[in-house]
Amino acid sequence: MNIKHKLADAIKESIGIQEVQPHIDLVEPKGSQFGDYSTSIAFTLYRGRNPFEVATELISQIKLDIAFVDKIENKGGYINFWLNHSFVQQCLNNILEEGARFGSSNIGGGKKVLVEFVSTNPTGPLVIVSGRAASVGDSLVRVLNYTGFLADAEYYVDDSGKQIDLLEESIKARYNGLEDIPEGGYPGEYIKDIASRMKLLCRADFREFGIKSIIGQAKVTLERFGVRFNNWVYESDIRKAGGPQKVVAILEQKGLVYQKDGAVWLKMVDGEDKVLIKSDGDFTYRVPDIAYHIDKYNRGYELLIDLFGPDQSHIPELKAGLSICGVPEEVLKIITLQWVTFNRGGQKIGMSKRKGEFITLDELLDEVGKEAARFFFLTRKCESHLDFDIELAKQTSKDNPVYYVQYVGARISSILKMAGSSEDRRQRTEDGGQNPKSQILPQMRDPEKSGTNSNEVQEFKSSRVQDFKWQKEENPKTQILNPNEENPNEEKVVSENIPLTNARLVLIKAVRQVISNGLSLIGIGAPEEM
RNA sequence: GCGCCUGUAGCUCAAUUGGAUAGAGCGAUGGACUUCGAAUCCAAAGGCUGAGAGUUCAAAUCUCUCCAGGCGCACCA
Repeated sequence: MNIKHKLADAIKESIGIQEVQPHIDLVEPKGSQFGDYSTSIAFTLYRGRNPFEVATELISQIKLDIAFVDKIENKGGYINFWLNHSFVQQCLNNILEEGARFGSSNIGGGKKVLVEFVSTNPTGPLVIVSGRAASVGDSLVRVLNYTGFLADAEYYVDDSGKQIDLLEESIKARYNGLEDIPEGGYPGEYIKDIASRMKLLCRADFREFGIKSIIGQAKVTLERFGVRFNNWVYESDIRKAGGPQKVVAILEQKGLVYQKDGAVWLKMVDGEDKVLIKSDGDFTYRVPDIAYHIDKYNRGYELLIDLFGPDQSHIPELKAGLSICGVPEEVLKIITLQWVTFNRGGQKIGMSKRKGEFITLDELLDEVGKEAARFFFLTRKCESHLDFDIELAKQTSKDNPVYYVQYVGARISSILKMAGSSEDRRQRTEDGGQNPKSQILPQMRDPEKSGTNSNEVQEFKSSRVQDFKWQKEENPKTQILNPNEENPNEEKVVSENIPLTNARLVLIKAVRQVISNGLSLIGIGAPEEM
């Protein structure tokens, strides 16, 4: 439980309001003149009354442990809280004690979650646009597991349908040495590679071998990217198990299906009816997809998260199909990722799969490395378009945020190493064997002097996993980046003032721990030196 | 035309999900290198949050209408 929750609970208890309504809306205010935490509860609690009076009344009822909160103030109805210094110090020590576990929680309560992402057609190498889904999905799984969910990552292989037929024919054409590939087929060099390997191995199972090669390569690429999938599920298996037929049968039973133009259609409430079975007798992708989601649910997952691209417009029929087939609506959570565009120092990079001028994820990894790639893909919230500057990602300067974050950690390590030797000296001479754990001095609370806000560090991981806004975790990182904010000539971490020095050492250690924990959640290392 | 997403400093983006004076970085301007790592720091500048209405104690945030941009609109997946 973090500070905010503790405080909110204490307030609730002392003013005698129950759970849920109204909830205590605690905010970390913008200016330090408004304290460490602030709430606007007085504005909402008794409508129609003067908020200032309400706040005064509330404050008189609030009984908080002095060891916890120093001061409570009423400013025009806002109630501001100042935390006790030694309490904050304790929080910093907690960070160090909890180490890599700091920030983890059990808000998931062991709920089984399945996150499905990337899931491309196995018709070619993974391209860089898949990198966003891979980064977001993998990080989401890490965050979920860190916060008490039991989350698995799953890759759905669309190994059926027209695209795969085209893949098969393309390989066959190359195998036979043809220069012309079928209309709409795949012209890439990798097809030739697969064909020549097949010749070498005397294979003729174009379809199976093609899929196997491409998926095998995807696994290698994802491994390089630090992305792991627990399950690989094949559409062909879902079909073999008869799931799609069952789905159509259920829909038929409910009278939601009709025939038109030789095809089988699903009635939609908005009138935008969708084809389920094509006139050639094959399912459209929708039916196996519904069957697949039912399969996930039947495997015991209580929450299904899908990462979709903005072009995946079959959400309405998927949701409708699932609820008709008995999967509760709230089980499925779809996160739509917007497009990524790539540029080099502002110069746009065109990308066309058809012209063969796409960049593969492997090429991106070769060029900028795993860590910068992962970081950059996470810098925007899912619903925003992301502009990925490949030149910037390669830079080893402050302009490159991933470099900067790692640099802060490395620099802290360097300072600690430097301080280590002199600390021994001091302990012998001045500490007399006392506990070297520091005191947080009042001046440490002043962000201008300490370079960062202690409670900001503590709250860093206050997770918003529940509403899937976990990208927010990114933001504090760029706020804590600067442990050397003070003028280097006046406010060094290590100085002749022993207690202050020790306090600052604890602070920067905590900062390093928090950075390291945050980075590991997005699959990035925190090097000791660079 | 319909659907989804986005419009915030010159540029790239934040803003604790409806809270107090809308903040960072880059760029541009002026300064600082006998450095606990200059791979850096400091200072001042920069805004009618695309436009307009509405909801309320309070709106960049919610609603509606426009305007501009991105993407999609298959019996492809």
